[in-house]
Amino acid sequence: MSDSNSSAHHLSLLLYSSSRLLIQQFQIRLNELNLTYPQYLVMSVLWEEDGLLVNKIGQKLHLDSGTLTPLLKKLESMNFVKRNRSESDERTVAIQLTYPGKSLQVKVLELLKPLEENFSEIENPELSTLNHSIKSLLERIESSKNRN
Amino acid sequence: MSDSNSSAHHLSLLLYSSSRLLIQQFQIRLNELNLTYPQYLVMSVLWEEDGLLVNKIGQKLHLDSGTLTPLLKKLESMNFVKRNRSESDERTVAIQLTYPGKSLQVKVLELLKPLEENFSEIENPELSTLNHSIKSLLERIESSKNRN
DNA sequence: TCAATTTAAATTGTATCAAATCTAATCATC
DNA sequence: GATGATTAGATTTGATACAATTTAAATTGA
Repeated sequence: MSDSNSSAHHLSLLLYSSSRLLIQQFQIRLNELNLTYPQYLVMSVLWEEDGLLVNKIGQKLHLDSGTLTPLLKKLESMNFVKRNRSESDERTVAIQLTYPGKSLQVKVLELLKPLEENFSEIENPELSTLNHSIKSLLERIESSKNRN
Repeated sequence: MSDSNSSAHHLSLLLYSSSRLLIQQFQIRLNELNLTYPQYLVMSVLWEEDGLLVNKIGQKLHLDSGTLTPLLKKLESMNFVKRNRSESDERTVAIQLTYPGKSLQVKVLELLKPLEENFSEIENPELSTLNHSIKSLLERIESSKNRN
């Protein structure tokens, strides 16, 4: 399978494997707060900018309402967010952090510190090259999506 | 979230997003054969080496029996593989390709050709750097797993 | 205006994933 | 050779992913 015609196959397998393994490392630590990795991602997005529409969260994480609606309901049941249908446009739902939701950020950062420290061992140039390459790959995939 | 202390967060999000997007590109094409991406991966592993134990497939794809058992039963119901409990060690199950399972390879390769051709546009050095970086990242994660 | 289209979420159904537990078989070692 | 530990798969459970459909609201254009 290392033909000249399997670069995409090879890369997809590497991305598939490495993302799941890295997410597992996050998950192990997040378990202490009963948070899943996707829930943590949504909270991270909201810590950056509170009050986002479901739509907007989906764009940032490349997830649709089929995934987000139940996840956000779960976060609401855990009292980390509130879901409010906007008055100006009744189709949309804005997600607001609650006080416990805001407070969670410090705990999560503390919890994930060891993981981040492990990563700081990797030489910074290498890491930023990797980030850059994956980001440009991601853009490439997205733009090719629109062509098909 | 672009602090000095969020490299792992940032990288995990990139891997999470890009892997799902790339897999979607595969999935779109695989739909024609009613194959899912994980099913395709398992078939790929078997096309490389037939008769592997469930265990061995799991090692290659970083998946456990909780994922593989139902997936392999599905592939068996589609008549692409046969699951045989080994006589020498009754705990293990060897997975054999059927004739339709072997024949499927050519169809899949043909189906995925356009995707592979898209990828060949990316400069080869860049792609091989990316592959190499992710692979070393993957090894890093795996070795750190054993330390924790 | 108002019917047709578009949009945002929610819902439904199928297929993963992974942790935890269970069962049966094998191994180790005395 | 009995027995405690280990191993391979299977099963169970909870939480995603995502395509497809539905519903309600907003927008558009003749």
